Amino acid sequence: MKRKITLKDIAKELDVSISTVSKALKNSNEIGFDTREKVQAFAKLYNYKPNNIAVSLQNSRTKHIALFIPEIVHDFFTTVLKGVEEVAHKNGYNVLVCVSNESFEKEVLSMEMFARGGIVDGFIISLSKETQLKEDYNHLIEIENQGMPLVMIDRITDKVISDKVIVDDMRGSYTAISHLINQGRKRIALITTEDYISVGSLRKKGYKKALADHDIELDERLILTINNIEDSDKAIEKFIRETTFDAVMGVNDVFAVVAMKALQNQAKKIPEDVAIIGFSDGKLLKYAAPTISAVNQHGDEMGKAAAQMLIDRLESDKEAENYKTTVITTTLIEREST
Amino acid sequence: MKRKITLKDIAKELDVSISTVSKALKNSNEIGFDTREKVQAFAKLYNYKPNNIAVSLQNSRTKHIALFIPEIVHDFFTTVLKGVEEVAHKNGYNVLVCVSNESFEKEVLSMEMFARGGIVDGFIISLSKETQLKEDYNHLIEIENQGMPLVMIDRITDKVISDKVIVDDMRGSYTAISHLINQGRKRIALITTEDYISVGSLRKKGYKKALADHDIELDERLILTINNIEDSDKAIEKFIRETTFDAVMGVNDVFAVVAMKALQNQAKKIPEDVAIIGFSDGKLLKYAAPTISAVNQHGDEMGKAAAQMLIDRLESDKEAENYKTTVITTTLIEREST
DNA sequence: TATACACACTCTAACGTTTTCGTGTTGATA
DNA sequence: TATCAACACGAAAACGTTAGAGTGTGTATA
Repeated sequence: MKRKITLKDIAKELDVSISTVSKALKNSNEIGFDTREKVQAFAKLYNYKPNNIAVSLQNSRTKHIALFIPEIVHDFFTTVLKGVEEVAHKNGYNVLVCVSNESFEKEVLSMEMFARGGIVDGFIISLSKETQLKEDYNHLIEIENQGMPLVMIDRITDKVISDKVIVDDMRGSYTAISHLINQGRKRIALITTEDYISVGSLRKKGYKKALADHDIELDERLILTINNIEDSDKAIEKFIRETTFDAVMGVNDVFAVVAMKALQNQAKKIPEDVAIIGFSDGKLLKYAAPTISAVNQHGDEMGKAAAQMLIDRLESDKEAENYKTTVITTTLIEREST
Repeated sequence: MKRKITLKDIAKELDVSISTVSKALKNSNEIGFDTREKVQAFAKLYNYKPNNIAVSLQNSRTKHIALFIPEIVHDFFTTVLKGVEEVAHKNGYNVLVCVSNESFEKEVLSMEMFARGGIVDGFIISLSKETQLKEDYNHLIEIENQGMPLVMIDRITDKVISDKVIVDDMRGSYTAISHLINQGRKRIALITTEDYISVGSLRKKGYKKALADHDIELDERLILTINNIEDSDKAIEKFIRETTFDAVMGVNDVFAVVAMKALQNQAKKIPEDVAIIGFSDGKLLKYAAPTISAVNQHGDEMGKAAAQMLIDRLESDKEAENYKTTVITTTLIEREST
């Protein structure tokens, strides 16, 4: 292990004090011009880079932020990560990724460890399902009590006051359903998740409002609630066998594509017999045959916004508590399925 | 900002020295039983957690590892990340993600920063395209010279000696092609990337070998090399219009699915007229209609293996240079398209 | 009764920085 | 010539931890 060169090494070599080296490298005009030049040249030659750990210890800032996501193999969260990473790097921050796997326990333990251990300066989090189900947000409140900035993204809760980044889930869903209605669809089905998932329930609200605003009576039988992701495929197939409708929206990409396949198996034509629309940023709907319309959540934009909010908090010294909620606008991508 | 409780605070409160507290918390029998109990109880009460930064500075280990991937919105790399994260967390390590975006410059700069700044203890990297094209691996060599462990994964190079994790790309491709041949396919097309991408060229080799071993003459016109990802769709469509074959393999999921769509547009039946197979861990092929057979690379297994290798290196003190290459076996997933 | 030694702690240096304060030279001013 | 500021630099504390080398007890051994 080749030891890394330190200020001390440079100081010894150039026969000056450590503080002189430190200041010279920062171009402090406390140090004479000649000495500055000399030190900088030497440092450059030996490729000196300050030890981040020592710097962190000194000013108690790690320049690391943590991103908690429930699941990584999921186009939406992946694009969020991409956005966060981009903005973070641009601002000299590094991103620590923690995949909670929808587990409350992992979320809590990792969070406490990151916070109390001084490993990161702040958090961006999308809540795990379990957390949303339990409605136990003490770990988040604890983070804030410690004075660490926290930005919630997508899967959020009203029970915690903090900066937030969301999409206009309700509006996105409303627009999508309205789009279907405007195309003359009358019986519109919805495949959604259980209500405790914040985004799922908002999307359902948008669905209901769109129907109401267009004077279409709500038929609860047209709403399929998936409560077990494992056998969602079977549930969707069963639903499609037993229910008739001329349009369907899935609250994510998989629901939409599975529904389409089930419909095709029943010799339904898309979009002639049934129109389909999903929520997604990813490839799945784009490359389906036929391509499926989607409400694009712009995960990357959300990630970027969240990272920027977090970094702004970190870099501003004011204790201000004027928490903001940024709403990213979804866009409807019309494809062959509608 | 509520200040975090430190050893010093505990020491002052309990009227003992800092070292006593430190040792008591480590259950050192240098410290009397009563004192140990007392300190531990107090620490627990106030939820003391050691400051990781200070610990890192002390023993120059950060317990962070860096994962460099060329692109994140890509099922394969996402599963790799998942695997890495899982094993890392299990071993008390955190994962810093750096997305090179296929850029040589970002790869080099971030790597140098992570290494010289002492930000991470080791690296897992999948090379960017640009790096593979340039064949400039000085940054990797530099890392190793500094004595930092490095594990290359998937997109690797022979020019750097280090631990590696790969899949049997050639064999996977060979098996897939053989599978097609055994089904009676005679004219098998290949849609691949340029040769400088290590995995692409290996897959092509497997393709060629399978043909040779089954006494099928190689027809170069059946090989489409995509040199610009941006308009790969158009290139594939053109290729399919102008070429006839009864089977096709794409070296990734998008190539396969785009090919299928183009074929379907030409009223070809899958798999009756043309069989299709792709390389992928993701959902794209699984949810296509018809579902597409795939060579599964087991990105998560690769990630797990890489993380384990890296951590083993980090935890073993021996300077040993017996670098290993772990080969993960691909599996052929037969679906409707073949 | 002197010696040894285990015991239970404390002291101190160290990790690599940053930053405040102190200090010895200059050269200019009164 | 005494005074003083500007200049260029060094000393030292601090961030929070760890670990090896002391230190002062009390008890057992010869």
